[in-house]
Amino acid sequence: MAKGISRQRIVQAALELLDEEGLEGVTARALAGRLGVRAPALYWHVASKQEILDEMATEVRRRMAFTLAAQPEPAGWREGLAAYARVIRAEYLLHRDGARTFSGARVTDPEVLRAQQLWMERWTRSGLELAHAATAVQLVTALVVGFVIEEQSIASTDRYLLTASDPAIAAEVPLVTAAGQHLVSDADQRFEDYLDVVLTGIAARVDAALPAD
Amino acid sequence: MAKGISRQRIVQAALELLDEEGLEGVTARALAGRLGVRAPALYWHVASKQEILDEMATEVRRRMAFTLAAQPEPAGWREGLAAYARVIRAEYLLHRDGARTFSGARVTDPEVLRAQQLWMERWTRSGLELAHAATAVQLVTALVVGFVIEEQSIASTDRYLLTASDPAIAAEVPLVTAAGQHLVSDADQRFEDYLDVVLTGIAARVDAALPAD
DNA sequence: ACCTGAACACCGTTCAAGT
DNA sequence: ACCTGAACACCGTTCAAGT
Repeated sequence: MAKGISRQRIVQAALELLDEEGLEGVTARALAGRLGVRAPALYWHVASKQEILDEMATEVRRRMAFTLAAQPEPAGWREGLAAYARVIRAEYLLHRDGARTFSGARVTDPEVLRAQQLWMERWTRSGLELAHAATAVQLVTALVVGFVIEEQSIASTDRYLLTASDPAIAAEVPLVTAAGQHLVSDADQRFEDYLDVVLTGIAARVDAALPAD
Repeated sequence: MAKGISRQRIVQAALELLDEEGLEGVTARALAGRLGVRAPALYWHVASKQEILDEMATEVRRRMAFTLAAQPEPAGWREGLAAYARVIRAEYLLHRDGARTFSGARVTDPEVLRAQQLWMERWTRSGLELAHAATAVQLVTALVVGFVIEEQSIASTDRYLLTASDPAIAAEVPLVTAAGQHLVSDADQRFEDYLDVVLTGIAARVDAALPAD
């Protein structure tokens, strides 16, 4: 272990701790232990635990931005939006309870905003006007966050599918049970399915606007 | 105050406490204080704080189910799905951090499942086949959860829109700033907007399947 | 059956003191 | 400049003891 801790090393260790122990395992003492110091030492580098959580979220958003920037220029806005959706889902999935933990966070890094600017430019360049691009990215973001939150909460719960676990009740609500089975099926495929529906909806709106241009 | 506490009164008080103080204000001691007892008394009625949180989520889901059941029979699946989306958003909005707190919860009440069965029947009756109904309700649910999480996290943060607060950076990322302004605008209207896009996407899929029937 | 008092092992955070 | 030891006011939870 290199001597001396830093803001960066604290955030890095906190992300590792999150993945290994879950959010409730990210305590000042555990974090300090992993870094070879005592808990109060952290407070020389950060003002509070909340600041650490904010930095963790910013770091995740930074990685999203980098991965997006490395993406090849999409053939059209539809491919670009799909790539965007897949990247942010993948980054959230990288961390335990990632969507729940990082979605609502306040990002404080100008670098992330500059990266956002980059692909907003791409989309408007590939035929989407600004109002549509803004709607589209926020809608797709909401979809990803909602989807991954459910995805990760199922993953972290044994006792989830009560429907399947209680045959007497399951028999009473056959449609819900059948729908629930549909839900357990491959998450990647379901995600692509939902994404396609949303992109089709956006396309319909874009097409409707085109003649008026 | 009626003498003696109960599971129900604990959950009711916990929901009030959540709205007044936020999730971190829902502590065993505060909860007990509100009920006129000491903290250990709670543990005669519930096994753990997690059980209280689960019950709170179940209660919210129960209210959603009741409100949905009271809804008039929709003219078609599209109106039915829109009504569904509006109801669950409204119930989440009723509680501070409602979406974040209750979305991933494990519902343990058969009553809620029976209510779900009811409107799944309605939708399949009004022209949506089961696979489409399952996709539709899960997609719309993901949208609502993702949307309201962002909606409520903006509401609970002063220092959110960094974009607007730092003119130097804002000037550097004009598209992001413009999109951000679009985001601050009326949430209800944005929600209806996104919902309409999603329903249009679902309609396209349903229409495509019809000829094949 | 239902509740209290005291206690246990934890939290995040502060602060004087050390180097 | 950076870290520790000791402490503070909190947590959730347990348990013997009271009624």
